[in-house]
Amino acid sequence: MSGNVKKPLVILTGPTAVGKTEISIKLAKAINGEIISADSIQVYKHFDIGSAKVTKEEMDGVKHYLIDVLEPDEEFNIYVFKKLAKEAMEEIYAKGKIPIIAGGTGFYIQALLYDIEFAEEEGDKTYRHMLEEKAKKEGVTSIHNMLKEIDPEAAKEIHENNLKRVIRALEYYNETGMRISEHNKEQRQKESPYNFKYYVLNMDREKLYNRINLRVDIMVENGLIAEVTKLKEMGYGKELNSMQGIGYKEIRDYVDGVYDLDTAIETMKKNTRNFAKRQITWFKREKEVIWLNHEEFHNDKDKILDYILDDLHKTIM
RNA sequence: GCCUGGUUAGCUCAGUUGGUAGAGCAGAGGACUGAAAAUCCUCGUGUCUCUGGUUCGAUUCCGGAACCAGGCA
Repeated sequence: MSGNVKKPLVILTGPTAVGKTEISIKLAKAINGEIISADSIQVYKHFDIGSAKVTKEEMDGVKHYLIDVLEPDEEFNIYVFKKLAKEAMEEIYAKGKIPIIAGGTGFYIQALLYDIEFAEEEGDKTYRHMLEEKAKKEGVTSIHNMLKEIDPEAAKEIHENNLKRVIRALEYYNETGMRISEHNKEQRQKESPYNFKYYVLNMDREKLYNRINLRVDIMVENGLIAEVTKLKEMGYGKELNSMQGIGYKEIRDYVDGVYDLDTAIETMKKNTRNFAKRQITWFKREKEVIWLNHEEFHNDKDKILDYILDDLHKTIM
């Protein structure tokens, strides 16, 4: 591996509804690139309207990876994402093209960008279920105390109410015999093996929220309810990870009669807004990020694209 | 026109036996290394509608006004 030149990688991301899709496709055409989606819901077939999935027409001939590759009840997680995304990258490099990571899941982007390691897991969930039971019966403190015993460092970092993460830390130790806090510390030191550019699109908060609200209304007009109803009829339950997606869980509750349509729509808008905020928080703490605010480009997407192209030519291309 | 109830944080409301006030939601900030569109943490000063009066002191009691509900004419 020594002496290898780092390969180019372009990341184009930002909060939901900023308008990543359009720019990513134009960018791909301009630099002879192909797109890898970093999106935890668009991977699923039949999740189209609610996930704002790119349509074939929008793709305009640009190849997209990691879209429509899983059935709704298949498990998707960071390990699977990274594996599939790396395969896609190999394929793209083999063609002499440039991979563009587009999508809003910062965690996935990070894993790929810094090549964070995840060992293949055995898929045995009995230990996890045992911990979940224990937490339910004896309270979250009981398992947080278990973590204190084996990995005090992690116990200090993870709040006891954050059940998912407490359980994962215990599970990690159970599977590997190592402390997750040490693994994390190690992985955090990593430098990216790529010659990359990490662009984050953004816009005024209020404007973004208005766009989100509007987009939700459009999704409903475009048949989101029918899409969710169809998923229910196909037998997919609300416990599935895929069904936890924003829009799907709220509309599903409406379809099941948990609450009325107005409440479902308002909740969906609120959850989307909260999500966008969390995404922004994530990107803020990522180093080496280039923020592209719509306002600074007079709300002209082509100007943003021109800026990116110019920047890429000056740096990694 | 009369009667009753209301007017407190962006919204819905609680409360102060008179010592200038607090919840939920919304919102803001943050964390995140195998559920991540998930999960979790932190953050509440606002002419207590206005105006007189009583009082050492009124958002709280009394009078008046304005506005909003509902009822009676």
